Amino acid sequence: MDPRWLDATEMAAWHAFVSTFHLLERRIEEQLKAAAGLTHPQYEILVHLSAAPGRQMRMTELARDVVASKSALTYQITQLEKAGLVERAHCPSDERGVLAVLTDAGMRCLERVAPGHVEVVRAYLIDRLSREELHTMTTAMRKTERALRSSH
Amino acid sequence: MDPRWLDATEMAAWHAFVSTFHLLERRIEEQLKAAAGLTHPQYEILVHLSAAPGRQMRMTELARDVVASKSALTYQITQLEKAGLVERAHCPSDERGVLAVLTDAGMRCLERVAPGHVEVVRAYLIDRLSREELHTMTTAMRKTERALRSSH
DNA sequence: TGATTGTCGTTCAGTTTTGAACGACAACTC
DNA sequence: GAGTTGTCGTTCAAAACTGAACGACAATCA
Repeated sequence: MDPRWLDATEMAAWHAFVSTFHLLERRIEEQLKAAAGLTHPQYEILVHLSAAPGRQMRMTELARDVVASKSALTYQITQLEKAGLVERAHCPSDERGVLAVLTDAGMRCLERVAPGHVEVVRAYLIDRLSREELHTMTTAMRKTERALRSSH
Repeated sequence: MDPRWLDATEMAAWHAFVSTFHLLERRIEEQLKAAAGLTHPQYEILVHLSAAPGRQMRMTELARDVVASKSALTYQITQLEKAGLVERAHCPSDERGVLAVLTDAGMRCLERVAPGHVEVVRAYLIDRLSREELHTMTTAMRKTERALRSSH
């Protein structure tokens, strides 16, 4: 087997990617916690639900979208339900199914929190990148995303 | 306050970034667990120690490098110590300090695991990107990393 | 229809992370 | 050099995640 080690450029790219993401995640968690007592996974759930038709989604589909395990999503939806931001509903077309539904309070919460969150994403990522850098990064990420999603 | 919402391109970039990273993390965790019973944070600790002079680092410095909280690092070093891959040593220059030292077993473990790990990083990220994409991504990540590290 | 196979969401035990609090030592100030 | 302030690493309880196992239902096929 040929290991094919990473050269300096590749190593730099990988480390920059990993470190930056973790740092950014920390910053985002900090901001969301302070602003609304939300975690980033919880916020992501609200965002995806708000964009879905009827502001609702099946659990499994939602888990795929936000890239969480089923059990992690079960846990978080329960938390959000306690906070009144999401409700569970029976799925009419599938007796096994559960729909996570964004409540009005959940929508209001999201609208209240989103600007501050976006500001962080802007301040540390988006606004520091040129339009071309942004485009290149998106293309690159999508290639990887596709490869990862299709291989399972 | 002006929210300055994200437009479609910016939104796409951000979502691609977040989703891809989480997917890749999952894949990496899976590979490392199967190959050596290591988690990604643990692997990162071994990598950083192996690259440090004397294969040792102060706890706080190591925590900064791998982007972990102090308590998370304390926990992980304890786990790695149980596995015999890392040892703790007193810091000669600072009575409060603790050095995390990579053992020979730890170094051998890393050398054994690294190729498989690198293969995953290659297969899903590095090898799918052109040299220029790689370079652009690194530049972009570094800008963000610098901003995040300097603001604390 | 009945049997098989697969998917859905939850549960559970075990693992990991978080953030605040802490004792111990270092660095600085006067 | 005594007092203040800051940093170091750990501890603790609470929160969150993981992966395997599960009961319930759906889909497929003979």
